Amino acid sequence: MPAITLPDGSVRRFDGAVTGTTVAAAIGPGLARAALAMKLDGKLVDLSTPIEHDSSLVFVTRKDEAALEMIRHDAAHVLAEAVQALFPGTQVTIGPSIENGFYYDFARNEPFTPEDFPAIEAKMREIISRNAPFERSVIDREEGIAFFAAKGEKYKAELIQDLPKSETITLYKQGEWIDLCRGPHMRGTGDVGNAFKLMKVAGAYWRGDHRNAMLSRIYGTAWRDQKELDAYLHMLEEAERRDHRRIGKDMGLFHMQEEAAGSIFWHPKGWKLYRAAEDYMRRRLDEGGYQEVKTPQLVDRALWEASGHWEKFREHMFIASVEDEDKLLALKPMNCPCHVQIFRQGIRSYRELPLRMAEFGACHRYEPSGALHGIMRVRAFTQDDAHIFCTEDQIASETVRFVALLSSVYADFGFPTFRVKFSDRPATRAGSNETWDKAEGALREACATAGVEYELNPGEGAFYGPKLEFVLRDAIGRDWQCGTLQVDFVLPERLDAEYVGEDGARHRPVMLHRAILGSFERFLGILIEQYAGRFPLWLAPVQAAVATIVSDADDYAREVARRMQAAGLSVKLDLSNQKINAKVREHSLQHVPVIAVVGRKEAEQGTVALRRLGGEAQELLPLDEAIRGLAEEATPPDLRRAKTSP
RNA sequence: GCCGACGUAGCUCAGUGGUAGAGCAACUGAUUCGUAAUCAGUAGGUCGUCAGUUCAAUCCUGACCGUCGGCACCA
Repeated sequence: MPAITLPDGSVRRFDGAVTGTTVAAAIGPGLARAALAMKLDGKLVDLSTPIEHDSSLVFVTRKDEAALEMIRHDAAHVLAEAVQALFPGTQVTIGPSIENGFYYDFARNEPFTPEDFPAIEAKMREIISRNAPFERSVIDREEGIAFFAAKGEKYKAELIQDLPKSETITLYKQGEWIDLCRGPHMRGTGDVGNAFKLMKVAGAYWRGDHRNAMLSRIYGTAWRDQKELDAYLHMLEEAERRDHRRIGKDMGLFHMQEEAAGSIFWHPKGWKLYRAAEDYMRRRLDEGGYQEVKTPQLVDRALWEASGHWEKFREHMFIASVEDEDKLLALKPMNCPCHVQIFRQGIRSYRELPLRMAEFGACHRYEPSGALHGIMRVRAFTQDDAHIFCTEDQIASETVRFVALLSSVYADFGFPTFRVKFSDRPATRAGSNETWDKAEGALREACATAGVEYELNPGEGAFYGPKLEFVLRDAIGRDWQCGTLQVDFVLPERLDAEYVGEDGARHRPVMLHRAILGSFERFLGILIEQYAGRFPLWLAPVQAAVATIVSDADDYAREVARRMQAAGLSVKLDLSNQKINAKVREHSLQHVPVIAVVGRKEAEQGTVALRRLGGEAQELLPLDEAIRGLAEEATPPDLRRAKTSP
């Protein structure tokens, strides 16, 4: 006699065991139609699950977020059935729902191509229109293994093999097709609906391990209805327009070419942007108590051997040599060993700690070819790197200080929010458990003090210490680690850094490796996408275009441009004999934030007509006033703060 | 690195086993015009590189380089 409590607080009693289906039907035909699954005592389960005890019950309908995930998961099953129907001999492996959709990994000698999609999609629609119910059954472990092995599904058999002994092994049957699955599922294949689309094929390693076989993965997207699907596809198109590679080309910011794969040719406009960011960072670091240094690009292998990089990182290092000398030099992949060398010069006192050593350090890493991505993942990049030499007791306060600086920098660049990951001790690590306890504790405490919320990234810390990763998202929805803070007990030891303490004895400092932008290249890539090339004035490579309407205004336009430049603005003078419409269009496409239009009227009055990018309004201002306003607006945020708060 | 796709003019792209086209951009000329494309003309390409097949390859095959999408990697 289960009593079922519904979300509105009402209680319904039934004689004997019931299922979600019968409860929904008892409540009303509308709900019976809409209910796809249910949350039984908070746990998402099939609607057909028997309810034997008193429970709380919430029905899941298409409106719920949980439904979206089920649609995607069920779509993956439908995809798998379709593929096996069309391509006999293909083995199924796993197929989860993911952000925006789903995928399914298949084992097949010949990989799929996008040309296969129309046939697969048609078969999927057929399966969906059949609306076969998803039927759950429990199977004995050994039987399950035998069942899939007999079908030639060795991946499924392996999956069961590796499930914990305590796990109940369940199968889901849709029509004649059966898959190993934990569930839950909706009522039947028809609940998937038709708002789905296969998106791309890709290779993926079995169980994500590159030593395993390469499977053939099909990605799809699925939504509640056509409107949502269309909106998603539209969003993808929009994202493509923001892609930094596209904008970088269109605006002439940089280019890359095959003779220097993974390195960037910065063009004048792109370099202007780069320098605006660098100048800004330099001021923030100066103000933040950092000392800037510059260390060598080429360093003898002896130092890399001492630091441990030669052993652990060598395949990622560019090695250089000269004919006359029997030496091997490496282009530095990191700055830390060099910074320790500076620290080691002379005798350091505890009074100097925390010592914050910063460098815009140009590094080279031989990244795998498949990892390269625009200017976000390159082989030559410049980190806004710094190492803070401090005592263990200073870790927490330095972290708080760093997070405050990082938040302020991100906010100034237009990123009010960001994600933080906390990576704690990995399985293989250096240092004692006590040391790790201390380091992780200090980081946690610092996060609490700084009000930073993080997600735990268990076991993903560096071998030398725990770390915080600060993650920003690009236009296509990919996450990129930019900032980082890593606690390191190992390198000071290996490279023999020490200071004289208050007690007169020698001690090891702790090193905090930290970066805010991460690399200028990656950060600028994300910045370009964040603004879609429409930068605020302080970052815009060309801040204003001065465009004439008639050639009679040329002399005055030159004067306008000259005076704007004198005020520190970056100006493009356009005296070409095109119509003003064409000029406005051209500079707008180049994302120039301000167009100063001058014609006869402005020349006579000593004014300019300002037009903002994307807007239609014109603002007619006396030249002096216009320049004052623009110069003020072009002031970087940190300098503006310095001005207003004496 | 692995799986797949792709590489044609500065850009976006079309095209064919018989050595290539469009639009925009560029250049020249005309036009002097009030806020997102004025008109006309000219020039521009070893069809990613190297091999192979063929009487003949941009097209077919192979290798390599690079780019793109994933996977793995990102100390």
